[in-house]
Amino acid sequence: MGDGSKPGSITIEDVATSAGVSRQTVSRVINRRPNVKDSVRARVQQAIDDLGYVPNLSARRMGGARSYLILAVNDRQRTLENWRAGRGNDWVDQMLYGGMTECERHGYHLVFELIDTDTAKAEGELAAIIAALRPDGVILTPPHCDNAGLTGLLERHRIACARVGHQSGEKCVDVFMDEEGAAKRATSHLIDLGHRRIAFVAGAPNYGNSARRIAGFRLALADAGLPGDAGNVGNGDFQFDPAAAVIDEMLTSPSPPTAIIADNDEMAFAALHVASKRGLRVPQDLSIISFEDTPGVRFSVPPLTAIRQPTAAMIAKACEQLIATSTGKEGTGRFELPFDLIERASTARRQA
Amino acid sequence: MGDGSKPGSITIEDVATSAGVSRQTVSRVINRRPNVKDSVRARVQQAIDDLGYVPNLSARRMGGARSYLILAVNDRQRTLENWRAGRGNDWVDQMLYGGMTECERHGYHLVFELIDTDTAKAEGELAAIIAALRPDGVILTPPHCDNAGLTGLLERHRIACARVGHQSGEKCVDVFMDEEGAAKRATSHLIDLGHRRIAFVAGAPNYGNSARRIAGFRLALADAGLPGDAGNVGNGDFQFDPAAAVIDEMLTSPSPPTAIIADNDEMAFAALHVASKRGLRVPQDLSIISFEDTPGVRFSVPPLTAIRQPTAAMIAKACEQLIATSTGKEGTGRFELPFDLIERASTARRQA
DNA sequence: ATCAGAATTGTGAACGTTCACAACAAAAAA
DNA sequence: TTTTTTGTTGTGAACGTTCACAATTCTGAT
Repeated sequence: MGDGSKPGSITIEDVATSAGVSRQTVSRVINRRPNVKDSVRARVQQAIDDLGYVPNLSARRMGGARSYLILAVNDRQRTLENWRAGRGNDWVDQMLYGGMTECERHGYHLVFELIDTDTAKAEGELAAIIAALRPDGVILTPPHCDNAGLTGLLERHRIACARVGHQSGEKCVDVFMDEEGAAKRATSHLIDLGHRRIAFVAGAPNYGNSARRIAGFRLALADAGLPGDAGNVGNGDFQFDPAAAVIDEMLTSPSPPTAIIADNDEMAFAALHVASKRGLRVPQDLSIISFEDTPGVRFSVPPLTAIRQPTAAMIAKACEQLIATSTGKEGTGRFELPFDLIERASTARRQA
Repeated sequence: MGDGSKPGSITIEDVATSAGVSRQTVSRVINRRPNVKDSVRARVQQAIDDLGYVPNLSARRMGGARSYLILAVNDRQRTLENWRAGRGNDWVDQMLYGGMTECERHGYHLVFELIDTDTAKAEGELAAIIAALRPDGVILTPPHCDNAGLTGLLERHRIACARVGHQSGEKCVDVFMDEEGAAKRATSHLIDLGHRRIAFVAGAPNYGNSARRIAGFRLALADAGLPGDAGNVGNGDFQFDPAAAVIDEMLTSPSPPTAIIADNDEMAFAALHVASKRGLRVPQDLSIISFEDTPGVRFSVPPLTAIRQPTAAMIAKACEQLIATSTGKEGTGRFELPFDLIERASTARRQA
């Protein structure tokens, strides 16, 4: 603030002149490099503060340094479909929460982009985005986290990669939650409440996490010594209508389930809907647990008991690790984050 | 694909060599400048496609050109509070929807950031972000859209600015919806259904849009020739508990409202909650309209009739205008976007 | 006092693009 | 044909930073 002749163009050179040192010394101070005398460091810092200097990211990047950008990539079709249908996209919201707050802590910026479901297209699109932006790290979410073409591309370009929802830990930082354990916990919770016939409405059968959850579901039943026919698995395709159909069918059977676990909120709402249509009270006649916990479940009637995925925390962890990698840390590892079972009013002890 | 010695480093020079022209000619082709022979343009384009060249954004920016970045700024306290409370942030989700899709259409990228509610802090934070990122345009949302310090800062730095939720159209591109008209429409809808005692539960009284909506509410009542006491305005502070309290009080009065308009979804849920507690059926005994339409209202029981804000469309329009400005268009103007009244099951004809 | 070694500071080049302007070619006017 | 105008292409410099390395100053041992 002062002459105001050239707004917003305070450069490292201005700081250097003002502090009576060279460019490079200022650069060292900015980047917290060693080998700067304390007195000089203080003088430079003072000049930086006085002038309100902030390094230009583009120039930094040009100089061969980091870009201070983390790229978060989502699936275009799935994301747009959610938005178009007016369904909202809690996943995106939570990603931003975790990603942005973590990036901000380290002076980084988060850029969010969509790429195609189709493998070949996705690779081209990602290539274009990284060529333009040159991010220091990329976060891949389902289903792209399982796409070896994308991780290969990033490896070739030497860009650090974090996968959210992938568990191998090879070549990337992998962040995930214990899907099997979560399903097990949800199931055990129902068993503890006295339920002996429980149904699991799965999402996409070929989706890794659905499979893991089904495994956890079966494991919990077995651990409790229940017979094989205590658990019934249906497929609801993550959507309302197919889920409603399969749930309706389940409840028609001669020995219907007294509790249902749904693979996501939308299918849990379908269960609620079907129950109401059939005159079943929730939770007295039917207990319901969901596997997602978007904000809407707090306001449903009754509010749903749900497994809460640590979406924001997973993205934050991914950012943290990518940023650490860009400052030298090795870019691989497995990070399992804890989930929560949030008890609300849609589950109750089985009525005699 | 090929030698693979230097991955991801195809520069404009490589394209120039491959096409047998100079840097500058390639630059002209990339930027769709005139004065390039068609045959040459085609040859260069071919080389670009063959090599998979994408211009490096940082270098472009350094060369004095655009940054191809749009910055969307939200209020930190309000946004974080929503996230922390597990309430989700549909506004953020919708912003991303509108902003990202529009930016993508023009080869732009969207960066989303939070700045402090406090005016002085906000100014410092925004200054730092624009110094680092040098975006081509900045989108200011409530309450920052009304902060003259921020628009002044952007003006000094010659960065185009779009305000969402501000209506003056001076010095910035302003994008907004007809708040007064929306309230009027909601009110008329209830009047048409035969309601004669209607309550409006406002959010923050000092928040410009609440005031506009109250005005619309009153106008509709007056237009219908209803007496002054037909409309009752309460203050629910945009939150569940205060809203529930004020609604409960309203329903206790000797001539209680038969319909309620809530300034946001959370307060509409409060209305639902209070009605249920008092044994009032919705919509038979009480009609409810909300003013926000987040995804949860589709799944409430009953689903809520609501005014739908065109959040995504407003952000998209803001991006469109900012991008147009960065290519020469004047950076001011007023853009009013249409809202929707979505009829669901929470409103019905007044019972005799 | 002298010198080796370490710590500190500075200098020129580089990053990939665009800008300003110069050079050249082609078309139109004289 | 010659000149003018217009259209097309190329060249050197600039943007703001970091890198690699050179130069200088300090430290502590001999």
